[in-house]
Amino acid sequence: MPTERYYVTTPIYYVNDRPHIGHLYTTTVADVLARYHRLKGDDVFFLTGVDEHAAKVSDAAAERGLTPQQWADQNAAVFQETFARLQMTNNDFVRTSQERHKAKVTAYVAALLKSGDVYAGEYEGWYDAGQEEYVTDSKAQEYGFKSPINGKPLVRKKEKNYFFKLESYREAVATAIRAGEFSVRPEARCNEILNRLAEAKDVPISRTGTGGWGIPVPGDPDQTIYVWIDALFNYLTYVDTPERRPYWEAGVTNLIAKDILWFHAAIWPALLLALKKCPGYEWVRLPRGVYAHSFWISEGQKMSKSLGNFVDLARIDHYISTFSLDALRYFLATQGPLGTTDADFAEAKFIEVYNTDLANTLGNCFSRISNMTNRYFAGRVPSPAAAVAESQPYGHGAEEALAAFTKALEGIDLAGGGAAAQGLIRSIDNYIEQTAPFKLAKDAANLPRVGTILYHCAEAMRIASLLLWPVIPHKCEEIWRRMGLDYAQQMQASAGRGQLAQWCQWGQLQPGATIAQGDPLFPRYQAPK
RNA sequence: GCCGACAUAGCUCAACUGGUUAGAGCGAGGGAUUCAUAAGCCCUAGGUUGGUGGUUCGAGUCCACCUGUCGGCACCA
Repeated sequence: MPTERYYVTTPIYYVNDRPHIGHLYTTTVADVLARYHRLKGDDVFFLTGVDEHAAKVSDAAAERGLTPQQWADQNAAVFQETFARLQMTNNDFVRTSQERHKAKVTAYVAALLKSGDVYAGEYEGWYDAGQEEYVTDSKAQEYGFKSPINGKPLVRKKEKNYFFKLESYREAVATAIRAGEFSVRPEARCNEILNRLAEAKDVPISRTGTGGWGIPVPGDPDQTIYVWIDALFNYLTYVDTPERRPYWEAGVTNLIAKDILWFHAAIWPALLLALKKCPGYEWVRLPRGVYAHSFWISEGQKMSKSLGNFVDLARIDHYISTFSLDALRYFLATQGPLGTTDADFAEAKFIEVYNTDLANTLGNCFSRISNMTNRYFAGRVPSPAAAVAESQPYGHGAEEALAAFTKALEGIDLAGGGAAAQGLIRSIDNYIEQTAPFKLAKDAANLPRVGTILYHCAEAMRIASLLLWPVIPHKCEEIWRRMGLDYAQQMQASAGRGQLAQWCQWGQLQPGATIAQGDPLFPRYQAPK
C-alpha cells in the first residue's frame, strides 16, 4: 500500500493570549486526526504555533518595558510548554518571528508584487489619532465620528497601502469550492462563503506605523505586511522546504474556528492561486479543505472577559488531575462543537460522559474481562477452540466498528468515531450477558466454552483499544501493556506509523498471552458531598 | 438594521426528494442477575415536532407571518 501523506494544521494562536479551552480544543482535534492518520499508516505532518506580529504585541511589550521579541518569546513558550505537557504530537511549532517564516513571506509577497496581484493603492477611512487605528465606516457612524476613547473627532485620512487583487480570484475560488477541489466545511459554512465571495473586493494587505515589528513589504520598508496575511502564510512557509514540500503537495487540512473562516476560505485560497501563477511556484496548490468548528461556551454562558469565565489553564489542569488527560481529550473530542452550533463545557456533563463512557463502559468492561481471565485461566488468554453459538457474528461486529470508525474519522466526525468504538465495547458487555461465562465456569466441563467466550471478549477489546487510541492514547497504551501488545513499540519503530487495518483483523490475539489485572482504567467519579 | 440558517422527548441529536402507530443515546423509573468500577443486561419515555394561518387526499418535511436562537454583513480558538 502506497504511503499517503496527511498534513493538518491549527490556526496559529495570538501570542498575547493565555492558552484556554479554545486553543486546546482546536489543537486536540488536530492531534486526534494526526494520531488517527499515523495509526492508519500515513506519513503525517501536524503543525500548530503562534502568531506574533500584531501591533498589540509590541504595545503589550512596551507596557512591560520589554522588546516585542522578548515578550513574544515569553508567551510563545507558555503555549509551547502547555502543548508539550498535554502531549500534543505536533511535528513543528510555528513562530512567525522566526527567520525561516519571514524570509519566505517576503519572497511570496515579492513574487505577488511582481506578478501584479499585489499592487500599491490608497486606503481611505476614518482614523482615530489617539488610538492610531482606523475604524470602519459603520463604527465611525455609530460613534458619531468621535473617538470612543477620548471623544476627539475622527479624521478622514488617506494612506498608501498595498492591496491584493482578491476580486480577480473570487470566481476561481468559488469554482474550486463548488467542484469540491477545495472543501469548506461544515457544509452550512459553504454558502456563507460563496455568497460573500460574490461581492469580494480587493483587500489591503499592508499597514504603516508598526514600529518595526512585523514583516516589511519588500521594496517599501515603511509598509508592514498585515499580520493576518503574514499569519495565513505560516501553513506554507513551514513546509516550503525540499524535505517537507510533499506534505504541501498532499493537500493541507486547515482546522480553524468559525470566526476566522473568511480569511481561510476566501483570502487564503485566492492568495495561493495568485502565488501559483508566479515563476517558481507552480507546485503551489489549494488546501484540501478548511474545517471551521464552533465555540465552547462555559456552564451555559458565552465565555467573555467581562464575565471572567474562560475555561483557563487552571481549570483545564483541574480536569486533568481529577479525571486524567485522556478523559479531557475524550470529552473535547466527542462532545465538542465540530458542527455549526456551540457546545457547553459543563462540569455536570463532563462527569456524566466520563462515568458513562469511560468508567462504566470501557473501564468496567476491561475489568470484567481481565478479572474473569485471571480467575478462570490464571491470567492467560484462553484458546477459542470450543464452539459457542452466540459467537458466530462476533468478528463482524469488530469489522463493522472499524468501518464505521474509519468513515467517521475521514469525515472529521470525532463523535462518530467515539460512538463506533463505544458500540463495540457495548457489544462485549452484551455478549457476556448472553453467554454468562461466569455461570458456565461453575462447572469445569464448560471451561473450554468459557475460554472461547473470554477469547472473543479480549479480542474485541483489543480492537476497540486500537480504535480509541487516537482519542485516549495513554489509556489504550495501558491496555496494551496489560495485554502484552506491542503496538506502541511497533509504531515507534516505524516512524510513528501503524497498520490499523491489519491490526484490526479478527483473531490475532495469541492464546497464552497474559492479561494483567490492575487499577481501574477510569475510576468511577463520585461527586464529593 | 440588512442577509441567511435553524427551532423535534428533561438534555444531545435522527427522520432521502411531503405518505403507515415521529426514532436513538444520555438522564429518570421499574425488573431479573453477579464476572465487573452498586458498573453491566432487560423493560418503560406517549413529546399539540416553537406559535398562528395556508397549500395538499395527506406536512417536522412546502408557503406566509410571528416569536426565539445562531451565523454572516463588522479584526477575538
